[in-house]
Amino acid sequence: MPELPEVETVKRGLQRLLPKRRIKKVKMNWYKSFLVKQEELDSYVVGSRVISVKRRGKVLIIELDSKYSLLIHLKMTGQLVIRGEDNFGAGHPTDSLVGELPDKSTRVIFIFDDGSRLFFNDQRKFGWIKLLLTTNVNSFDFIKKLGPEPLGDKTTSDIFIEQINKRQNSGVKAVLLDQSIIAGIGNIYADEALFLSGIHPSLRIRDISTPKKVKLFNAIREVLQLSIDNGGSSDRNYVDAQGNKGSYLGFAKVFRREGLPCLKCSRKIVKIRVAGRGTHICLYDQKLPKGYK
DNA sequence: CACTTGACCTGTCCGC
DNA sequence: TGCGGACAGGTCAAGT
Repeated sequence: MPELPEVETVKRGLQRLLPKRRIKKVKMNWYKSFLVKQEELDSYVVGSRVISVKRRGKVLIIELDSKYSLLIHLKMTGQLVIRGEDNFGAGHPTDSLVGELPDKSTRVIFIFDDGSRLFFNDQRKFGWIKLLLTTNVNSFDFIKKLGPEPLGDKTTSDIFIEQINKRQNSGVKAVLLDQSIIAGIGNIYADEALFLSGIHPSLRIRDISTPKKVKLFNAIREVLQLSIDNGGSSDRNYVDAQGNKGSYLGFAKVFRREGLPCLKCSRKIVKIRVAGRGTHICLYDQKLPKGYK
């Protein structure tokens, strides 16, 4: 489930804790999570220091002082959790979802020179780590294809509308999930933003008025920011860099609220399937025009 | 071009 | 208690 707010939360934790630490050793429990040649690992990862941690869409970028960067995608069940002798002064997390590490879902361990460790856990093994020359990060296919950052200063409603207008014939939820249109939105925040703006997820882009599109853009920014402020959403697996859960789902208006009353009209939230995904909506506040499709 | 399905994986939950 | 199946969701590739 890590979407933009979850990845951003992890990024902030890593950026606070990792810079200047030197990687002493990398332990692979599942090689497919980090496809890298031993020579590259030895030359560009082991022995290098972390300069900074950034995020682009749902991807984390850890820049090393070896001219290389580690790119990490958590996909659905990835976690990046730091542990050390003193846990970097963070204390022992009380509401941690993860216990002793490593555990059975630990795929890769980065061991630092001060004895602290960064665990890449990934129950379903979909996540990946890549090693790239820092100068090549932006031309890496996955990064290159990403659309604008929804919370970026330069991303105005005009730019958002220009982007989604490229998919006139597609349902709006499918468009929001398309990372090349706008980066970072996943299933949770697509549902939340569409509810806030009162748009049915199957409505085609061409059938949405410009004011509604502006409203949708503002709703996207609102839910993403609210979630970041609350440390993201912990549905099943997600934890931050210290193993703590996020609390956004306590604020969610539709996601995982099927059967519960809509917060606008108190009718029941229903779960349907749109664009192949479980989708939570209020049928009364997110109507399709009569005879639509 | 747009949409659906399957693949990649593991764990949980539900019904029998 | 066990077992099969549906489901969870990010992305890509292949098929319709």
